[in-house]
Parts: sequence; structure tokens; C-alpha cells
Amino acid sequence: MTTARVRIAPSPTGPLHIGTARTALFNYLYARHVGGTFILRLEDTDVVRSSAEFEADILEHLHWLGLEWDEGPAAGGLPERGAFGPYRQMARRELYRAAAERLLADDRAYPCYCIPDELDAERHRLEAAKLQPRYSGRCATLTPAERARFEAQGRRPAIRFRIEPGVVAFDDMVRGRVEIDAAALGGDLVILRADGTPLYHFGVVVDDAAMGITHVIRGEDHLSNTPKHILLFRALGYPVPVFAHLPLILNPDRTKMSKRKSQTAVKDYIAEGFVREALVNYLALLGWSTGTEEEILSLDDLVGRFDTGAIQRGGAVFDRQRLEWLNGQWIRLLADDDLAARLAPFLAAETAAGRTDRTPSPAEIAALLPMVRERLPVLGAIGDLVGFLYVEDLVPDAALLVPKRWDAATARAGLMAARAAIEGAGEAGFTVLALEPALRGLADARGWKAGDLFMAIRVAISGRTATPPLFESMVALGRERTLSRLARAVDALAA
RNA sequence: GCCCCCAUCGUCUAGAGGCCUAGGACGCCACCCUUUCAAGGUGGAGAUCAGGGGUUCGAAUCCCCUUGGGGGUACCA
Repeated sequence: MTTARVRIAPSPTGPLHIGTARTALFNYLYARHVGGTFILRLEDTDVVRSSAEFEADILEHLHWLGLEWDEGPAAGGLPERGAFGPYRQMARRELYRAAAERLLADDRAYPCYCIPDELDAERHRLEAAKLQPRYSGRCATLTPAERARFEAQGRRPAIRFRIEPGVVAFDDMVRGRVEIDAAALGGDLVILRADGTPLYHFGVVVDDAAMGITHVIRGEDHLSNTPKHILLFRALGYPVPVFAHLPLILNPDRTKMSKRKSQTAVKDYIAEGFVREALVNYLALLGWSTGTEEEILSLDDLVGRFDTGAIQRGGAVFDRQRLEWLNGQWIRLLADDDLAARLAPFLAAETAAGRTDRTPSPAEIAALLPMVRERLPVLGAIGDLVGFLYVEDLVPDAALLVPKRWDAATARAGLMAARAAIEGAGEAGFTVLALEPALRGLADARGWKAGDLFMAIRVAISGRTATPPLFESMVALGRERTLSRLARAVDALAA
């Protein structure tokens, strides 16, 4: 056991993002590996973009991934957990206000009456002149009389933190020593808006301190901002946590992964039928490796092997193909009843979408498993694989019914003979074991290649050229329907 | 522009001075297996370790420069 406390602090301004999920995962792995505490905090101070729906999506999917937090807000009917709450920033406004007051009292901060338009204009002027945009400090030295005049005009001040000159250095767990000159920070920093809500940089620091966060593990996009946080921690008299900046997950063009260029919502991966084990496994190995050649690793395996020293420094391109491969691996490892249960909603969705006429029962799904398990890169592929079993009317394409080496007449004769053989074999002969030798024997007797006969039958019963194994498929379809589909295919070829 | 970070096969990575004629995985290509599709098996192509200087008996590994890429630079997070 250690007293390490780490957190994931998402903003509910969008559905759970793959990048947030990965950061959450690394925090979780670190916490569990060292026996520390994993905390969830919602940074909902961007009132305009935040929503309850997004918050629910984030919580639901972190939970879905298995990243259970030890402390976090009340949600979904469950009570708040942890002694450091509340865990939503909008409920902590008094803390920020009080912290800002302290900085004001110490003259480490001052009220700023500049209005956004003025600041924008100023910034654009500097950018146009190829100069570093930075706050002029115009309000840094206002006299009480000047402040009173602004107040009299009805201006409500934001609070700015004074950035003192000097070099800020820290030892990052993944990058080593990082030094940044405070002069590069853009001047005095707004920490509180006029309406009293904190800006990100301030909220994080006040909360991380108040919640006793010991290790801040986050994306590299925060690296340059870290000195601001360190300065704030110091000004407030708080201990500075240890930082670890993770490499970014990248679009194929190597820019920061974005909704615009990649599929970023975890829920969209779930909808396609990626399983949590694969997503977790894949995300963990994006930017980190065990140093061994193991690659199929459960969440528990990952916890046991996690080591911040092995975290990669360069960004990692998100490779969907590799994710799919891992997903297939995990699907193969699932227990029968587990896989069946996860498949059920996808089969129901096929019916809901009108692609099938009915949804198989749990018993039917269980029977399907051996023939589909190794053919599913994602659970959502189940419809394409077995949908033909659950449609009423199947009209096969006459052209597909004729195998490459055959002509239509042969196909018709083959299907008629096959139907007769199957019908003649009766109920007792309609098993996987009996069907194969019967139909193979038929092909031999007629001088056909078994594969051609099988292909014609396959298309007749399924409408497709790629299906699960034929005899299993026929049995799953049932004798009556197999016979009628064969008859129908014969008719289709006669026309 | 300025600041910071990064740099091994297309992609994810192993490699922490000699074990590297650079290993594995995904993807790709063959072949095997095979009733199709998968899965599986075997093999192959694929990286002058971004380039250039050093240091060293010896460098993918250490240092410097260059180049390239990324991130940051808000009263967004």
C-alpha cells in the first residue's frame, strides 16, 4: 500500500473520448499497481459546452471499461464516494473563490477589468507583428482609485495571477527534467472569470491540492502548461505533485487524435462490437509495453505489469486494424455464456433494423457459437454472418447460384439432386455428421467437385458465397427451411 | 512567430555501449490446411535505427547540430 492518489478529470463537453479513456486507464493502472487511490472528478466549469448527457456517457463508459474509481461524484442513483468531495467543480466554486481571495490578499493576483474584445484585439495585434501573444499587464498596477472607476462603470473583474519571472523546472516521470522559462507563459494568467467560475489551470490546481493528488498523469498536451500549475501550487503554499505526461494518441496523419479525423467516441466502438477487454488491452499498449512479447493482457495482467518507466515518449497512431485483431483474439477467449450474452443485443439490433425477421433465442444463440466465434472481428459482424437464418423470404441471386466451373443447368440439376438426397435421408439424416458424406457421395456419383455442389447449396440457403460452415448452417436453418430454400433456388434457375 | 516535447519496418513496439547480419505483433504477399469465409500453421517482403558531426577499441543506444513531426501559446479543457 502507498498513499498515492491519482485522478481522471474529464470535462463533460463530449462523449467519452478514446484519449480520455486511455488517460483514465493509465491512472487506474498506476493506482492499482501501487495500491493507491483512483479518483474521478468532473471538470464542468465550461458551462456552455458541458451537459448532463455527456457526463452520463463518460461515467457509463469508464464503468463499462472496468475502470472503477474509488472516489467520485454521486451519479446514476449512486451516492458520492470519498471524503474529498464534492467531485464536480461547479459544486466547489467556494473553494476557488477562497483560494483566489488568498492570492489577492497576498498580492499574488489582482482584479483585471479588461474585456474580451480588448484582449482579443491586443492578441491579434501581437500575432500580426509576429510577436508572442501575452497579456500586457495593463491591470497589474491599477490604483484603488482606478479600480473603483471601473467598478463604477459596472465592470466586473476577472482575477489574474501574477506570473513571476524565472525558470520553472520539474522532473516528469516519463520525460525526465523539463525546464520552461516563465516568460514563455503568456503573461499574467486569468484564474477566475468575472462570474466566479475558475479557469482550467486554476481549478485543477486547487482541486488537486484539496484532493491530495500525488501524481498527475495526463496527456502531453498539458506539458507546456505545467509550469503555470506549479507556480500556482507554490503561490498557494501547496505541495507540488509528481507529473507524468503521456504521449498523445494520433490520427493517421500524426496530428492529435480528433473527432474530425478519427472515430473518437468510446460509445461508437462499443456500438460496433468491440469488447472492453480488447479496448483496454489495445489502449494500454498504445504508448506503453511490458518489455516482453506478451500482447494479450487482461486488465489485471496490465495492473500487475504496469511500469511508468516504460511509457513511450513519442505519440502513437491509432491503428484500427490492430484493435480489430485484438478484439478477435478476445472474442475467442470469452466463455460461451458470456459471448452469447454479448451477442444478443447485436442480433436484436438486426431485427430492429429490419435486416432480420426475428431474433434468435438464447438457446439458439448458444448453438451458434462454435460456428461464429472465430469469424467475428467485432460483435457487430454477427448479422452478416448468420442473418440469413432469421429471415423469412430469401431470394438468392440466380447468378450467384451458379458456381464458377458450372453452368445454370448443372447448378439446377445439382440443387435438385441435393434436395432429393436431403429429403430422402429424412429427419435422422439431417445432422452435421450425416449430411456431409451424403452430399459428398452425391457429388462423386455425378462427377461433380464437392466444393461446387456445396457452393451452390450455400448460396441457395443463405444467399451469400461466404458463410459459416455449410452443414452447421443447414442444421441451424432447419430441415424444412433448407428444403424449401433449395426448391426455391431450383425455381430461380429455371426462370 | 515564440516556448516545449519527440524521432527504430506502413502501424504499435523490443532494444537502456559489444548478445543487433536490429527481435516481436498488426497489416501485406505466398504456401499449407480447407466445402466458402474465417481461424490456425509455415515462410517472405518490409527499418542503411531521420541526416550529419562527435565521444568510444566499439553507438540504434551517450553528446551536439540539422531536418522532420507534434503539442502549447484563451475570461476552452
